Parts: sequence; structure tokens; C-alpha cells
Amino acid sequence: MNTRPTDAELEILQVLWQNGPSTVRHVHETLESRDVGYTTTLKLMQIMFEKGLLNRDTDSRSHIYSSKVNETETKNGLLNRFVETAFRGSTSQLVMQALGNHKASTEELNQIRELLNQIEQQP
Amino acid sequence: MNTRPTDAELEILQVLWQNGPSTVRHVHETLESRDVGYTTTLKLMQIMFEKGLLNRDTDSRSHIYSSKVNETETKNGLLNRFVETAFRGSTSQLVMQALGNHKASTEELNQIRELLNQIEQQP
DNA sequence: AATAAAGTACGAAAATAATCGTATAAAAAT
DNA sequence: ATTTTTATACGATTATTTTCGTACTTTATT
Repeated sequence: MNTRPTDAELEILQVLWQNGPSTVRHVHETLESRDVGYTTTLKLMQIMFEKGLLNRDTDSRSHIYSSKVNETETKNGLLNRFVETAFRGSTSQLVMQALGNHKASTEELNQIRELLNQIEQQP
Repeated sequence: MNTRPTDAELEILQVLWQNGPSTVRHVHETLESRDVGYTTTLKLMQIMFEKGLLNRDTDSRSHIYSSKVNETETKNGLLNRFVETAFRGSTSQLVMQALGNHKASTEELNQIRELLNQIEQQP
């Protein structure tokens, strides 16, 4: 039931999370990254609907799909799984490595500092 | 060539990174998580050897396998890919969410602060 | 010496994910 | 009214990953 979305599914979810309810056509055209046929995206979204990952409104001819799963929760699930498999469960290890690689802007760094303070102040 | 390890492969790599060169038997028994037959682990490691993910020493009857890929580099690759697909490329977004969920110890938080400072001081 | 245990090799099946082609229907354009 | 465009439906195919069974060999044990 709580199966994680696959890579292709996640790409579609991202579009829906960002743009809100959309047609297949719109999602397909927003997925510039992958070079697949329209029916592939269609089929994928139909499967996602069957799985309960998406809602579907069939009132008009072009069906309108929307995400049925919460963005933050879903990302949390992915994150936990990733930390588990790639960093043997160590979140701080992940954070350190993430920060070590990429450079974030000063503003972003401050945001993170802010968050660290908040976390520390919790009982 | 630079294909990312699959989930099952990553589990095996983790064991090898942590314990160093090992026999299939040892890796297999360390993988408490998954409940698969011995020959499955064997086959997987043979494939990984063919792919160039592992080294193999066949001097003794029980072959000794070791990781051929660098731990940090590999995790970096996985991390980048993950940030890309799950957080649309925003490392800070990932870090925020990771910190928000899990609670790290005060010491870990300080480590992270330290790192933030270091990053900021770089040109 | 005979049997059991522990190992590798490897083809092939099972499971999962992703892709597409074709049929069909509705709407729009000519 | 015809033709073209734009949709969905959905079976089937391909690709990838994971799993295992069987054959064979070497080493231990009895």
C-alpha cells in the first residue's frame, strides 16, 4: 500500500506538486528531461491512478489528474529510505555529505543555521 | 559505465565498505535484512564483479571480494541523483527536510554548524 | 574409501518497471 | 461533410533487477 513511487512516477508527481492539477498533455510537455512518447506518460499516469497515487477528474474529455499523496510525507518516506540504504541510517552523515559537496548560498546556510537552533531548543 | 548500483548491490557494497574484503558467505550472513538464498548473493556479487563494481581474489577456494568503487564517491553520486529527482536539485531543501524529521544529537548538530562555518569561509 | 558439506558457475525464471503501438472516440478545422 | 487533430484505453513488448535451481568441484568428515 505504502509503496514508494518509482523514478518515473516521482517525476510526474513533481510536476503535479508544482503546477497543481494538470492534464496528461501538460505533464508530458513539462517533463522535458525524458524523451518518451505521449502514451507512455499517459499509461504511467493511469497506472498511478490505479495505485492510488493520483486523483482523476474525468468530467471533460481531457482528464485532469492531481496528486493524491502529500508532498512532504512522500519526500520524507523517500528520504528515510535513502538514509537507510545509502547512509546506514545516519541522517547527520547524509547532511554532512550533502553540504560538503554542493555549495549552498549564504542565505541558505543561514536558513539551515536557524533550523539547527530551533531543533536544539526543543525539549 | 558509471551506472549507479542498484538497491541490492548497494547493500552488498555497504558490507564490503564496512568490513573490508570478504567472502560471499560472510557478506551473505551479514545481510540479515533480506531473506534470500545463498546463491542469490553469490550471483549478485558475480555480476557486480563483471560490472566492475567489485574486485575478486580467486586464490583460495572461497573467493574474496572487495569493493572496487570508492565509498564517498559512490555515495555522492547517489546523493546527487537523489537530490535531483526528489528535491528538484535543491540541496538545502533536502538538508532542511532531513534535519526537520530526524533529531540529531547536540554533538551532531554542532558538527554540522562547524561545517557550515567552514563552507562559508571558502572563497 | 565413501559420504557429507561447502564452494563456484551459470542458465533461466520471476518480479518489477517502463515503453510503445494500435484501436477507437470526440472535437476541431477545413 | 470530410478530414485532421487530440484524447483515452489497454494489451503487449522490452528492459532491468532479483531470485533460484541444478550441475559440478573441492575439501572435510566419518
